[in-house]
Amino acid sequence: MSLRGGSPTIVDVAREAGVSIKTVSRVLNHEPGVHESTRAQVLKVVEALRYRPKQSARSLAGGRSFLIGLLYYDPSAIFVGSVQQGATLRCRELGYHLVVESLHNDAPDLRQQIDRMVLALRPDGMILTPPLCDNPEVLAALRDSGTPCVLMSPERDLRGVPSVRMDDVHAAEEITNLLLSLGHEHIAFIKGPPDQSASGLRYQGFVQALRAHGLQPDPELVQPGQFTFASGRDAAHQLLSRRQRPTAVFASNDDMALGVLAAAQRLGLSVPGELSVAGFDDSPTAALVWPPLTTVRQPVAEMARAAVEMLVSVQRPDMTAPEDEADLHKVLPHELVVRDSTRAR
Amino acid sequence: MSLRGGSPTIVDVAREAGVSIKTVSRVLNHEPGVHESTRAQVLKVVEALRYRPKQSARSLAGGRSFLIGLLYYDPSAIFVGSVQQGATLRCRELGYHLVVESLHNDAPDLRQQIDRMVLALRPDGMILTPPLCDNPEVLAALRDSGTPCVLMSPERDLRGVPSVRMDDVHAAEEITNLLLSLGHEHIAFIKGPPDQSASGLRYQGFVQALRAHGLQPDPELVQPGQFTFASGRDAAHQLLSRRQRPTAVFASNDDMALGVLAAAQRLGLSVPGELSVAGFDDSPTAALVWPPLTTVRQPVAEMARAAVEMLVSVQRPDMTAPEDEADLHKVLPHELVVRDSTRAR
DNA sequence: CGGTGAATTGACAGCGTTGTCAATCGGCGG
DNA sequence: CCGCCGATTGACAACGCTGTCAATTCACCG
Repeated sequence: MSLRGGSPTIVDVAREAGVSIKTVSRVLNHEPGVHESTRAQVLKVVEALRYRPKQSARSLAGGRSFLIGLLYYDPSAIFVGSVQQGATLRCRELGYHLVVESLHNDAPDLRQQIDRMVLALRPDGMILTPPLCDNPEVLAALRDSGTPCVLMSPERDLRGVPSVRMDDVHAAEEITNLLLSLGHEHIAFIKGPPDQSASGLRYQGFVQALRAHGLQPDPELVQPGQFTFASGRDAAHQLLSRRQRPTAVFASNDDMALGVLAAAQRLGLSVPGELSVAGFDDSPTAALVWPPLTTVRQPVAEMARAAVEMLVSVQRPDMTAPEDEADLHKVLPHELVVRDSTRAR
Repeated sequence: MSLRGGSPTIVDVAREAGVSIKTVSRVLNHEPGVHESTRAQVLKVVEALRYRPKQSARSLAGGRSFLIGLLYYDPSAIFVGSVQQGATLRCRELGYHLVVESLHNDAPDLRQQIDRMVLALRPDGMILTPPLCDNPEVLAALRDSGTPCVLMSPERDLRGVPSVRMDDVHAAEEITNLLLSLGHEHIAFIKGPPDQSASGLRYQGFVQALRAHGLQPDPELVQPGQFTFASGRDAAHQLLSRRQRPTAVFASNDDMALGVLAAAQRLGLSVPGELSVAGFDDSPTAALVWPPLTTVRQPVAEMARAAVEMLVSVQRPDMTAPEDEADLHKVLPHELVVRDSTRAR
């Protein structure tokens, strides 16, 4: 019964089903205007032959590659891992595939690397993670090639370029409110590096929450940081050796919060007994340390799903087309993760 | 000067260079039998036009897709991240691209998910990470489709199926020797789950090292574990509350070692002052905790590079073909990472 | 029963490369 | 100067599927 040597082609299916190849194509692409009985018959044969259209042929003939690219810089970042996870799952549902590429943000041949990928694969869309999504060179290369992009948590939104992000300000407010509601009044804050937009946004949320409670941030209790373990540890040393020690520290990311934990331990301060600590990101480690860290979970996987969605919808006319500037930039809800590193004073 | 609307095709290059498309194809594929001057001329035009052959057309006509698949289960695992990193880099050098797919090891439609990917994309090769590389269903699906595979650190090697791994036994020996050389004689060992081959191998290395020093493993000091933080912490509690406490603990992976650290802290034991702790894997967290963990770094990225290499060499007749059973299974050198969690007693 | 428009379906021309095989080019021996 | 051989090069048919547009069929209406 098996026809020819290789795997079945659309011709085999058509012959077996007694229709033209075009009709088979219609069925497989969910095109309208195929009689129900015909559709069923074709699907039956498709199933029997275990037929799957070949991406390369579809791509060559149809112009769409059914590939989505994911560009990232730091492979170890949990962020990228989660993005990838969410993206592959949604891609699978939509019949797409994810092609990943690791790039150095400052590689001299960045442009060429991107060109090679874009011109060879012709992905139907590209997902950019920080810091690549803020790299002008990357954006230019992609714009020139006409590849649709979605930026994941970019520094700032670009007009006409879709993006997906969480609400850093609001989340920081919530963490601060939590601390406030636990009775803490001397709350220290460790900032991130000034060149990352999240730093400013999180600090802004912190200040807003304080103000809403009639408090002002104490300049003495606001320390600079670099989003790294070491910078958090050092900032905490400063903070905790003051005469008037804060009763809570809000480190604006988990790595720094981990540093705070280490510093507290070093100084013999018990957490959360004598000091409450909160982080931001819900990194995998946050749940493993002692005490487990109170933090904010970014909806990364969901953000990635949304990104794929936006990219694919540009392709398919049946899905709602690229909207106006407003809904080009999505903000997804985060989640407060309250664990044991915070306690009422 | 720009010809037509879309991006240039091989026809444009041929016309511009004054040769046939076949000759352009020859140059781009490094085929022999092209005059040096012709080659140079073609390359010049290729460069000028920024021309890159389209994967879908090449694939359709040539049968090779220039895609390598990477199947994984747990996206958060550092292992997968490193594999991916190493693989994309090598792929780039070889003109290939990496397509990733996340699969549930026990999904009911596993077979279908794999079929969809394989039949649609026709990847030239597939890289399997644990635990998928030991899943009979996955292996069968891939074998049936005739897709070449490489297993990354599989439980056990399969005849005829290429694999890449590190030497767990030897690495565990080295860690143990380090502890021994620091003067520790009461060394506890926390095993991994019995159903993972690494567990047995690492324990074996531990025992061998002990024996080589004329010592026997003390059954009291060998605890079961699950490669998780919690299991390591619990095992450590057992171990450290004995009347005769071990002076060193070798946890057979980092997550468990982190648990040991937490337990020691809880019990007020200073590390490495009163207790040395060693892990295995060199997870990102290992360097961040206090004290930084002595551990073993798996050469994961290198293993991935090797995997891509093997896959591609099957395709290209010019590269050495698939060797005999012996060199089908590669073992790459690991690296001992001595940090501050271990000290002479 | 012919006519009409909508619903279905099919024939066929690409899409951009590679593989096959024949053609052309130079140079050398006779 | 002719024939032959290896080195180069080119013509052209796939590859498997989608887009275009024409053909056929069907349900109804007058």
